[in-house]
Amino acid sequence: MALYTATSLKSELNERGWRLTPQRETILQVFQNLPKAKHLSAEELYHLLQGEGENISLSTIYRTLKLMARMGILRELELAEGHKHYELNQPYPHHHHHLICVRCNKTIEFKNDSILKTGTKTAQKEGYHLLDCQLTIHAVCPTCQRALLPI
Amino acid sequence: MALYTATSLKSELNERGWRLTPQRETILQVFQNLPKAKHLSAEELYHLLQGEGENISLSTIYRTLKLMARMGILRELELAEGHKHYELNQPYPHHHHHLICVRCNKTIEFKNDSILKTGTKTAQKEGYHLLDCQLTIHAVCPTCQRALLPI
DNA sequence: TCTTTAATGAGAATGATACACAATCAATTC
DNA sequence: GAATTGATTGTGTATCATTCTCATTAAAGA
Repeated sequence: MALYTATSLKSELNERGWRLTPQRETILQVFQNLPKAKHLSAEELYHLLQGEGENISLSTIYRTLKLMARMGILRELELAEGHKHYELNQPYPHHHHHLICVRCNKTIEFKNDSILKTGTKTAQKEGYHLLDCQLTIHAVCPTCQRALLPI
Repeated sequence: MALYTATSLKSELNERGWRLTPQRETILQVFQNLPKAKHLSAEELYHLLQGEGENISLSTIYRTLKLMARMGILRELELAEGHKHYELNQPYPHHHHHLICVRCNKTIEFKNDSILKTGTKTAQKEGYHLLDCQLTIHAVCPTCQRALLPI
């Protein structure tokens, strides 16, 4: 959960015998320039890049997102749309969680410092190296509660 | 997050103009008789039922799992195997969370009462009706930390 | 018992993601 | 700074979980 620059990404990759490519650097930049509380799916990232004239293939996008999630650079969010979303994995005080309406998929972000502490402590106790920790609340929003019928 | 019997399931379904079918009752029973800390994927449930001579179609299984998750009877877990898992959504003191190794997918369950409190409070504050609340920790287990190379 | 319509089963369709492999190019070595 | 090595990319294809379609069946209420 650190802030990455192209340089620090490069050294972390090289440490493992891997490489910093223009594609990886570009994708990191996109996430760093994304408005707070904004997350992207693979497909959304692909089209966003296309719009900027950056032709990075879908395969590379999927590979890079997975790689960066496993490095702890990105968080992989399982919201409710049937595909994963990704966002920068930021430390306190930007770390946050998600409240999702299971009917309309509306998502609210919220912060709670004690959760990250709990996650850190739990991982530590088991000897795990923490990458990400997210509280996901599934619920029914006020609007959907009123619209009685459809589950 | 209540405990369900066939009868309470039936009345909750009927309230909405829906029906309790033998298939739904059977599936609820399977989860109720499952050992603690055990969860099932759709496919696993399908084969488990086959083994017991219960021929419930995969379609029905998928539909029922989704339905029960949206009713708050089951929790939908996004572990690391590329498909969802389901388990009974149990209240305190059985409520628990998951610590997952992103490399080998090993999963540990852990309890923490304050998280459910946080989730309840957060949902309430926003006027949401809580169904489930799970803290998911992504990390690297001790074994995979030692096996340096593969991410 | 009859009527209504939700639910099921079987198979086909969808769609997110992974894979295969030849071509490319980042990092390292000399 | 040219050569070498093997990680990475792009294209197309494959996979696999999940959803959909639709004819048939059967709960629930009258």
